[in-house]
Amino acid sequence: MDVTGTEAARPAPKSASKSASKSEQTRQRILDAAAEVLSRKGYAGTRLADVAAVAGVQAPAIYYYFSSRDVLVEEVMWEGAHRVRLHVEETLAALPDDSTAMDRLLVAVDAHLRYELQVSDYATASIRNAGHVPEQLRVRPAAEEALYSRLWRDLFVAAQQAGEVRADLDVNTFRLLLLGAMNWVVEWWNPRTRSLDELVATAQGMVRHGAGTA
Amino acid sequence: MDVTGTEAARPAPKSASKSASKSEQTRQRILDAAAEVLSRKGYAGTRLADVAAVAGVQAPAIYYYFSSRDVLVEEVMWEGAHRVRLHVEETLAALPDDSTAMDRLLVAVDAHLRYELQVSDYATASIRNAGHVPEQLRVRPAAEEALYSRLWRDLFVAAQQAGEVRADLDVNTFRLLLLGAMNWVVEWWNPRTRSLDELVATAQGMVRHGAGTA
DNA sequence: GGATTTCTCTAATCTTGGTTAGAAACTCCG
DNA sequence: CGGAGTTTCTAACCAAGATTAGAGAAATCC
Repeated sequence: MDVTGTEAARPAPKSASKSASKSEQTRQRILDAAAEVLSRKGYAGTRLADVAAVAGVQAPAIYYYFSSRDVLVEEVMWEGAHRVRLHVEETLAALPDDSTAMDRLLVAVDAHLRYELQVSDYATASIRNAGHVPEQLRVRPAAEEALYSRLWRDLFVAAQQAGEVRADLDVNTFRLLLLGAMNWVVEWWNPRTRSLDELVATAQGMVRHGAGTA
Repeated sequence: MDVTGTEAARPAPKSASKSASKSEQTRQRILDAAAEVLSRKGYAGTRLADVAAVAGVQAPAIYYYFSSRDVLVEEVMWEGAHRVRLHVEETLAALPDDSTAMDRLLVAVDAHLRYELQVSDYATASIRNAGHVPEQLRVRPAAEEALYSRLWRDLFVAAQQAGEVRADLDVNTFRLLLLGAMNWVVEWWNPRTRSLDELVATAQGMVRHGAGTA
């Protein structure tokens, strides 16, 4: 039973290093379950028994893969921040080279919203609980979030330098407001009330008109 | 300032109905303490012992005024939503009659932000924990929030009808995004990094340019 | 000033839920 | 088949923290 870094106890994939050993699958299943419960019930409301139930296992089995509840939570939080960043980065990387800075900004808005609302419980869990888990659990995830912040900062700076964002705009504040608007969406969005396409379009409009040069 | 309805156990202010009986003051002190701790530590991290300490009392004393932890929390949440709404309403009411619809919108942004960031732990507690307290505690506060939503909806509708907001804008979505942006501010704003005035100005710009007609 | 009521304290109780122990079950070769 | 290693289960264990009991201050009223 070896530990690497601040990481959870993880069973050594001794003999098996196949595609995804059964053990690794179970670990993943538990992590997924934790993300789901965490995204729905929040840190306070997340019990190991619930996570176990979703994962189709008994609570103590979790300890075979994670050394404590907090370690499990921390990993979900980190994954959430990490995955969103990766997704947005990859989406941007796939854009044609001649895309304008504003194009890139709008695509980032699209990617962020769709990913957090449709794809990933990890993202939702990470967003909703960032400010609610105990301090010590925020360290690693915070590093990821810092990277993500930088990504957005760069997008805005580039757009402003290209003259596609008003020169007098305080892009740092605007960026934080925008991220807040997008993060808070998880608290209210209901697919039955409002389509994701509409939501994305409105959010993009908020950037295009709110920050862009007329 | 007493409330009726599904309220907590409250000592009957039998003989004393002075300005603010000592008893009433203590109750208030506990409520204030709860708002402060709740706004800082969140629902999960709020212990009655902490609240008691801030209020300068022992934990069991809380039970003389509130029948349970959850009842205490619920009252803070309700107060938070209620006070913000009242403050914004009063601020708007004080505007001259010839104010434009956009003026009113921008003033509302100003009032909301300043109140939540400077004035009231109740507001902060209410915002940060809205999605994290158990379902049953959300009922009463939710009613207040619905009223607040309506206030904003009316502001936007008026502005759009007056032609001061783009006719093609989905004001409902925009409103929710804006409220999200403003609510999320409690998660990141630091007065030492960024002045409140700058923040307010940027948020107002987000509305003026993002929603307003050019 | 004493009696009654109001308020707050210390000490004890109870529940919830994370965590640990240690016994089964299961897997994977040989 | 049989045994070593891996995985998961049941049955405790334990700590934290909400809540209750009941005694003792403090205020209030006649």
